[in-house]
Amino acid sequence: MTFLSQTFAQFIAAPPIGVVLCHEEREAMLALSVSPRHYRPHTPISRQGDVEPRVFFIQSGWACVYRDLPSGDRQIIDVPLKGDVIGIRAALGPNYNSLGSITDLSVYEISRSVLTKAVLQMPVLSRFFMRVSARQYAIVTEHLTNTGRRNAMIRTAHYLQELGARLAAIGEGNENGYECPLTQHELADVLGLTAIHVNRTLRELRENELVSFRAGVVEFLNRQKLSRLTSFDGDYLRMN
Amino acid sequence: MTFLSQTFAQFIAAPPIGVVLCHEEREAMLALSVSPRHYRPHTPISRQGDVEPRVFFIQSGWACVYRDLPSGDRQIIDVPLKGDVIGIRAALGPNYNSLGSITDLSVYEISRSVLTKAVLQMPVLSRFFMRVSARQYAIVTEHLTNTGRRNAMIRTAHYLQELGARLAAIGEGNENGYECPLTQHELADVLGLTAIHVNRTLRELRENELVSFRAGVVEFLNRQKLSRLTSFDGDYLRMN
DNA sequence: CGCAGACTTGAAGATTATCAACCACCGTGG
DNA sequence: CCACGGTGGTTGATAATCTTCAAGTCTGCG
Repeated sequence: MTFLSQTFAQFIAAPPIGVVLCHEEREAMLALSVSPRHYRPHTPISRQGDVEPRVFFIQSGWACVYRDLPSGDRQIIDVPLKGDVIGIRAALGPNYNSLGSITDLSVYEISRSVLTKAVLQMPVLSRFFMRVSARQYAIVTEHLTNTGRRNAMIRTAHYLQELGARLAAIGEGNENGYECPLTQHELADVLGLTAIHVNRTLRELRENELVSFRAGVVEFLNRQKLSRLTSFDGDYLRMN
Repeated sequence: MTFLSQTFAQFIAAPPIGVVLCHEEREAMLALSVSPRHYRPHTPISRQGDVEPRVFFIQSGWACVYRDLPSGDRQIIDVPLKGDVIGIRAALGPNYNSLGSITDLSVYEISRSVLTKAVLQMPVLSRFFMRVSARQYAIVTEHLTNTGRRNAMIRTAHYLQELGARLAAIGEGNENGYECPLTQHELADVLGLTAIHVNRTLRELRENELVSFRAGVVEFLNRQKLSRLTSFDGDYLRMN
């Protein structure tokens, strides 16, 4: 467990994107008893309706929080990345979303009971979780306005920019783009579109020299033009 | 202030929908210094980007949290009702959403500084806010899957059911329906549709003997048929 | 080689938006 | 009291957006 905590310490040192930890908060986090786990790509981790929910800190890899509909469709709510925390809310009540891995996924897992006790004993922790929670709310809010009020092209471009900004914040990708393991079908489930329409939309974005997403890599072809189109503003991703 | 606290005490006694307060939490809440305010219908209360955010507890009336787009469109994120809490997250960082009243609106207002101090001193409070936060996340999540993966008819019906369930939980409306002050245009901004299309969709719902929304009142014409259509499940609105 | 999964393209159809009227109601001011 | 304007609601015709169906390509891998 010492070794594990050691790794967790390293994780904490590189704070979850945008959510900066103060000294006290870091200390409190380190007192938590966590267990590391690994999941293969495309494995379900928990399903909506599950009891005994847990909280996950992503150490590496891409995950995916989604909701299944009786029609067979699904809506992806968020794609958490390294440093993101999953299931804070589920730890307080029933779990309404499903969780799965997209790539190979390494996480630190904390049980609900450990967490709730810890929060009550260490008030600073609550501040941390509230901040994480705030960021997540801002993200879904943006996805909602994305699907509600932007057409396929702007919507897709906006989301690719969001991913870029989130990855940049954790030191992945570069000025020109990033690697993205999402399939077009998964992207469609994020954006509330058809995989086929996503395909066409991506082609259009490419032909218009805005963004290109091919063979698992997203390339920004003209960031200025792109930002003019989407009016993307990554502020909602940062919390301080 | 004694008198005001008194009123707030009554408010706390009738706990925010679905979020049940335990004795400790109630006590902690009462220790907060709150100020009551009133807003006329359709007045902006705070705009996205505002500093010095506050937290609001709705005492009566309908409010509306939304996001404005450069295109002139807007997306309504949520329509908080009596007992709902607004701005918990904004109190922790920048404010990304705008807030306005829809009807006459009475609220209790708490400043950011008072709140953050209170949470650190009274850990139970954080549990309360986390629970409120969890419910709100569940609600946006549902709105996201609503706009992302359900067509106009199911989407509209589903939302009218959500409003019904939320109102029922605070003792408003009855078996057959409820009063709804939203205009078709506002409803459109909630659902990510055009006002015109909302109009047509409402007519269709009426003609199919499912729900009727006319002259400010929503009437459920056939709840069974409606639930078969939407597969609405109000569990996401409850937290315990 | 052959198969499976992801991606691509075309043609046709459904859903939703846009444009342009028009109606009904309500509060205001002459 | 009535004319007036404004807002919210309603309807039709037309256009854009997105989905569905159907078929095909490409690639990695047993």
